Amino acid sequence: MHPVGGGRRVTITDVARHAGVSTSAVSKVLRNAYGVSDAMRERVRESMDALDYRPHAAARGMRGRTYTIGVLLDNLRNAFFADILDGVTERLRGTDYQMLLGAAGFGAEDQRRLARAMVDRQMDGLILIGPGFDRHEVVGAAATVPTVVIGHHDTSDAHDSVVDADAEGAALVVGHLVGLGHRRIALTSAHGNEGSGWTGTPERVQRRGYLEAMTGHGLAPYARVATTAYSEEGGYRAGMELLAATPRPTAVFAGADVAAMGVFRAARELGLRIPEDVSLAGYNNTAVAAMSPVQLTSVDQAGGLMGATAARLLLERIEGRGRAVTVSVSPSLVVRRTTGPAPR
Amino acid sequence: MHPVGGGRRVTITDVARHAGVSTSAVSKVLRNAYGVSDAMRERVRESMDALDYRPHAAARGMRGRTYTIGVLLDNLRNAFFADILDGVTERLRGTDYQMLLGAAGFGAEDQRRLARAMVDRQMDGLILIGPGFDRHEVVGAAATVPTVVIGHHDTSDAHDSVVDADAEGAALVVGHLVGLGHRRIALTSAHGNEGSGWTGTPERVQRRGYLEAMTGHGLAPYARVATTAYSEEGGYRAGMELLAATPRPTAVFAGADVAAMGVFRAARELGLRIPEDVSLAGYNNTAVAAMSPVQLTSVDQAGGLMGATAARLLLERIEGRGRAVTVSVSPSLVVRRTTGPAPR
DNA sequence: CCTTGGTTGGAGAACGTTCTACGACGAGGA
DNA sequence: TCCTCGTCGTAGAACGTTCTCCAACCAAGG
Repeated sequence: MHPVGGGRRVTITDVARHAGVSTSAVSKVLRNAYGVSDAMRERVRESMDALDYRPHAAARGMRGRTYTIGVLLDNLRNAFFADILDGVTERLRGTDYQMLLGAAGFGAEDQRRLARAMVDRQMDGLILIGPGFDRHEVVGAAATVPTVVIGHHDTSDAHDSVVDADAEGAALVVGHLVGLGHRRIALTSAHGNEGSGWTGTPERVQRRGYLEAMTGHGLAPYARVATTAYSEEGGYRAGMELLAATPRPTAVFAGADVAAMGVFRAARELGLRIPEDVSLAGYNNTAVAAMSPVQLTSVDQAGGLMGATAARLLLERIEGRGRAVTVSVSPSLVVRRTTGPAPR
Repeated sequence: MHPVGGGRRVTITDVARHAGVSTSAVSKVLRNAYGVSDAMRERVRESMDALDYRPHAAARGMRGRTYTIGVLLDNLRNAFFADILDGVTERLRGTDYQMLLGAAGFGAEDQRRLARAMVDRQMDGLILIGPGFDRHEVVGAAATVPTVVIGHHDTSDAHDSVVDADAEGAALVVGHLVGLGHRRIALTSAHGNEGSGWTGTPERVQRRGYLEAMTGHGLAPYARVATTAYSEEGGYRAGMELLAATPRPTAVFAGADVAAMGVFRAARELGLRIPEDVSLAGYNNTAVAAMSPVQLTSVDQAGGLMGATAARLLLERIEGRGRAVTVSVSPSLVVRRTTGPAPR
């Protein structure tokens, strides 16, 4: 057994010496490039195993690829992201690529710094989940390194896009609630990073979808939107605002599951039972929504599929596809126990 | 304005040419090393700004540091990790270091590969959260790059450790339940990765703490442990096993909040009310526990503090501290609505 | 025997940094 | 005037890869 670590790294030169060939030859085997005989390949492979050689990714990055995919997201508490990441991981399994995550928080400046850090680290591709920093920066980065943007409906020929049909998702919820006899259906939404150049953020598209659906059902006068943040606290504030109003809405559609949790709290504080007094629906169908004490009606966005698609598009791009592509994923409604017939 | 991206990277050579000095000089300014006059520093700084220069991290990695900290964890759904990561991020803010995350899943082999990938990418330091792969591998990696292990109570002079006083945490829960009149208190636990060389995994220490506490209260005969996995499904199976037994325990202590969610489901299925028929406590005090429809009594481990501590230790190590250090963090009990007096 | 062309292997120049040497300069002491 | 000693700046060799040439060899065709 060789020592388990500590010593000097085994380099391509060591392998070459051990196998009695040139470093170029080893490099060729490594990249399985043209111009290597079977015998030679075999010999080199054996030396690699014997020495437990692993290529130095940083050094690789100086010339070729780093075999690293960077994923940028704002925060980890949104369980929906975990679904996306599972999809990415799954698609990347078996390839030589490694996924590394950066959690930047919500600040545009921090996100920008992280994206740059990823570019500086010579990553081969970037997946940006609902980026909140300036659109020009994103397009700029995308000009340097293959990039897929998840979430925003703004497309560009600089990067690929994977989006959820959020307007459709909103319509699904409104339709479900209308079917249960609700008319006063309110929405909690969030303001994205204003002035960052994105006009098709998911929350904006969702809001539009909600308003259109309400109008479509002839309920435009009953539409109400409270705009806070997608967080427990944000949901609470929105819930208080909406549920304290007169006449009170009989149903609240929370733009994100985590916000729905805040609405839950608001309802409890106001002495309202769910779903007897107020129906509540979320969005994202995160793991929380399914939990036994929660049982939240929500919209599933097939996060895994989105992630896998993003990874696929990225690999295609890295392999050389030129044209930008946009893939849209259809959401579906998952009915649980927080929505029920409208109170008379 | 310079073009936003796309073109050739600006390198240290460009800056040197622009400022009319040597690349060595620029490098010195960059690292603020000794031997630079104020005038020169100023001039170089200006050129850097003018050209929007950013050092190429991959190239840096070939000689010096990459200013990258790698964090390895098994999966993102455990919200406890988010707390830890917030702590790490907070401590790293303002430094030149960037944190990158790797989510490896639970497989020992995948985790090992990820850890190696991080070492290959020449990261300056590693934070391993409850690593499930072989202890020798971890020690080996730690010999190459500064490493902090979070969670496992097995210490080593190769790496620093940050642990939660899990035995104490278990005692807190048992004490609380005993105070409410419970005697038949069961535990749901998890088997770590067997045969990986870790003898002090959190779940094992917690289990020991539970058994000792039960014994201390003279309740050793009532101790019951169901060992599954820390997941919703695992909790459900453990819950079914424990709650279907006769005599039925009056309280279940779930080793992790996520498992408690499964116990919730099991209880509901068996027609048992919480906390009237069965009290339920979790561990980790994740965001879910606090949510309005959940209100789970849990043990808070000060994840943020653990993360910040880990980051601090790591930076110290990178700066040259030789001796390994272990820091233990004390848990505290957060009582909510899922625990109540034992049924008569 | 000379060409041609395909196959196999290697030399060596990048890539963008860091960092060790070393040289030039000016001031101060003998 | 000559030495010594800081201070400031530069040359240039790493670091571990990739990849473009180029050379050697062999077989087949003329």
